[in-house]
This record gives sequence, structure tokens and C-alpha cells, in this order.
Amino acid sequence: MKRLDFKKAKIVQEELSKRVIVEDKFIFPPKSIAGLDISYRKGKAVACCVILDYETLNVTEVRLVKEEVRVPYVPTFLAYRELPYYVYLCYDLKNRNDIVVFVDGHGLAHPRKMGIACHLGVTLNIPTVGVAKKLLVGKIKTINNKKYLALNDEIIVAVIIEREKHGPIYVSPGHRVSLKTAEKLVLRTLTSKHRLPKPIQLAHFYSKKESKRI
DNA sequence: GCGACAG
DNA sequence: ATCTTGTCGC
Repeated sequence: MKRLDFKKAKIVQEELSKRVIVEDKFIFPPKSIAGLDISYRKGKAVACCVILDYETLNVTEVRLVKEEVRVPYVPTFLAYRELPYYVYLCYDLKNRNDIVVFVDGHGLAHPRKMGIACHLGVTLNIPTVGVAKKLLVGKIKTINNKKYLALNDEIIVAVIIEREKHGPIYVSPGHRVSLKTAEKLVLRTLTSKHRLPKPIQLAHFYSKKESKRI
């Protein structure tokens, strides 16, 4: 397993964070919405990208890739482990402005405001949103009865969506999407049956299903 | 130094 | 995230 040079990796994140755009730079409503997730099994990673029609939320495409895991998981450096699979799966989406990609993990809600959703968005120049199940950093702030996540006790980087029946999810902008729109897109794709929005839920389902074949 | 820590 | 069966509960 390859080891990371944390000092350099941190500098790369700090430099890339300067290129993150937290404004809506895509066609609304988008033509499609995609979800990314990865399952692991015996040293192998099975990454999945599910693309849905935004209007009907019907699945139009399912992509899978199975590869050796080369980098260990280290908190705040998740992208160095998982980004390669996502770049491979989403390469043809490069520069598009009619699709938004949901990533399983944080976007701006990261110590250096460079979670994996931001990293993927900046790398391929595509609109992305981070959706996480657990907190990495930040302090919860309540504004008008809605919960948000703030960094340095100041900057709002994520909105927390809470529902009966399900645990909370943390939604933060990845790239070319505002916080308000990120929330709107996620709310549009939530279903009563699952905690995560449909695109990511399906990516999780298919990647897990495929990983069981290893 | 100690504890926290996306997937 | 994964290693893991049945089982308690909404």
C-alpha cells in the first residue's frame, strides 16, 4: 500500500481550494444527476457511478470499475484514496454544465475546505455536491430553526438535513454549486425509504452488489 | 501530549 | 469501509 506525503498532500489541497467555485455554474434544472460511491472487499475497490434523469429520476446509466486499492484511508485525505476511481468513471463528464454529481463524502465541510467532492469537481471542472453521513469538522449552528455547519465558528459550509426515521446527512458544496442549490438538489432526490439521496443510494447498492462477487 | 477523525 | 448470523424493532 502506497503511503502519502501528508505535507505535500496538504499543500495541494490548499492550492486547489483556491479554485473552488461556490456559485451555481450550470444549467438549472440540470438534464441529469449522478451519484458516486465505493465498496471494498479483500483489497479491491468497486466504484460505481449511477446517472439519473433529473426530471423523472429514472436510471439512465450505471457504470462500474473494480480495481486494486493503492492508498490507505486517512481522515482529511480521502480523495487521495478514492479520487482515481471517480475520475475514471466521470472523465467524459468533463466540462459539462447540464449534470450535477453527488459524491459520498464531504465537499467544503473539510479542514481545508477541500473535501473529495471539491477535489473531483475542480479536477474535472464539473458541478459537484458532497453528501456525508458523519461529521469530519465544524460546529453546528442553528439559524431560523435550520441546522448548518460552520468552520472557524464563522463560515457556513454545510446544511444538515434531518428527518424522522433517518440519521442526519451533511450536505456541502463541491464545485460550481451554491449551498442553497446543493440543498435543493439533494431534497429533490431524497426518498422516504433511504437516508441518502437516490443517486448515491443506488451507487452504493450496485457497488456493494458487485463487490460481493469478489 | 491527548483526543478526534468523511470512507 | 470491512470482518460477520441471527435477531430485536419501527
